[in-house]
Amino acid sequence: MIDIKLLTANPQELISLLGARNPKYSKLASEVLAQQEVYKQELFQVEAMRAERNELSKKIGILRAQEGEEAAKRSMQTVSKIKEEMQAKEEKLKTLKNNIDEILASIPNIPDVSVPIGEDESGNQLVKENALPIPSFNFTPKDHHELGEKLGILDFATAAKLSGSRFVLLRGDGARLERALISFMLDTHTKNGYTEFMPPAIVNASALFGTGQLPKFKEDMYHVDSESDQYLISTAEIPLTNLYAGETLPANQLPKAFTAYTPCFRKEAGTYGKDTRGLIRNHQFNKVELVWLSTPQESMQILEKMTKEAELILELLGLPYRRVLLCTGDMGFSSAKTYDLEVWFPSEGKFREISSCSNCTDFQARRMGLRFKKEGEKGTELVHTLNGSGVAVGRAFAAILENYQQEDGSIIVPEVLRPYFGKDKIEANV
RNA sequence: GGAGAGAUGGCUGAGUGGUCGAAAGCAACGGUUUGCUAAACCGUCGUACGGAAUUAAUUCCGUACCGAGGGUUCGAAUCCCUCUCUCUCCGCCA
Repeated sequence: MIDIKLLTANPQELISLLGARNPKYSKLASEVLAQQEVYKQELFQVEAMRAERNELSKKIGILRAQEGEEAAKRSMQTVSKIKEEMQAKEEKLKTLKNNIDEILASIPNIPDVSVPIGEDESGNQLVKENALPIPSFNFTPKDHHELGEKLGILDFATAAKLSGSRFVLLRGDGARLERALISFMLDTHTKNGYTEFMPPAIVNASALFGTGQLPKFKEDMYHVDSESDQYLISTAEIPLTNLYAGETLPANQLPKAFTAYTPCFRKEAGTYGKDTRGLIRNHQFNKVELVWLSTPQESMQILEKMTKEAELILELLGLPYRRVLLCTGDMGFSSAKTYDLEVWFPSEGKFREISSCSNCTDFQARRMGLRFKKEGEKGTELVHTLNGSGVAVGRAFAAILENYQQEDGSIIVPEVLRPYFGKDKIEANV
């Protein structure tokens, strides 16, 4: 949620920044401003009425003792009248407030000043060229889908039989490679100071509201139980960021760094026909996530640090990658600034997203009531939250198959994975 | 799944309709005392929102908040309803 005070203070600036994401948001912001003005006036009146009621009510007890039942009754009647008037106004006030909250909840975060203006991904900025050698093949490289099926480690047909489209069954070395990747990533991050978690994969609606998946992106979530209003997580960002929701942390505990491996579940509504083959876009996939809670002062530096730590995974795996700064039109809902890491896919001859690292500033913290307090100072401040994939496991799996493929269809296992995987090569195992 | 108990400020814990935003204790903070530490004593000690004053730190006023949401009442931490969570016992289960 954006800060309505900030919006009131610099309406033009914020409205145009939001418009840079999508023009519809500047309209929403103007609407909120107009309604907020009415709301403030109404609230002022109602509060004055409440003050009068409280004052008179308080005196009734005393009045009865001093001047008797009659005087008390007269006073009660006066207050009853105030109460009636007040109830009508309160009704109106509640409707207004709900309306404002609803619109406010659907407005995305304000882009940071360093974010390029642009409508879609064509406006993104390449900020770091690939430094690792792109593998050259003296044969036509196959895609990971074909490689994996031939090796018997990826089985999409059986997954479809069990579940449906956009699922995968990992078998033998495939399952083991996935597990090796997860362990390698977690070990690397915990060595860098992240605290490891194994969070629930089912969360409630209020956690989803906190990180911004609800109410706007409901159609992409698996709703597992409507009675208890619980959903399968679409990313570990949800449980990790909500860990301290509703709490006030001592400033000296910040920053906090969390990592977790979880399966992630997405309906992928609206992506029909996109990446239907392979590991790129599935309903269930594994991801190792990084989450930071920090003070506002250091969150931008932490975004740089966290992105480097995600890059480290790709470097250690020897996968060619580059870093892209997303433009206003391509950024996610909660983010103020996002870097995407893209990894090289030889079969397509292009780089594809494997990690997304975002600074959500106080946007999520405001939604979930996550604050911090400096020792000896009055009042509290909103925490800044950051999240990044460190990295998507399925996509890393796919990139390894493609980049490390041999002419005979076997795969050389990257050196850092060998302690986890136990072998240096994946070969067809008939 | 069944039965019962509970949820109050940073923590412990009192409070069953009228100056209760909430006793008391602990912790914390400021001070007095002290050779130092400790102890003792005095004081301060919630958050959010709105308004007023101040250059500002801040102060004052109002409103809301005693798990959440509704209701009763002139007035609710206190009474009623619904929900959530925690604990104990039984059942079931990896």
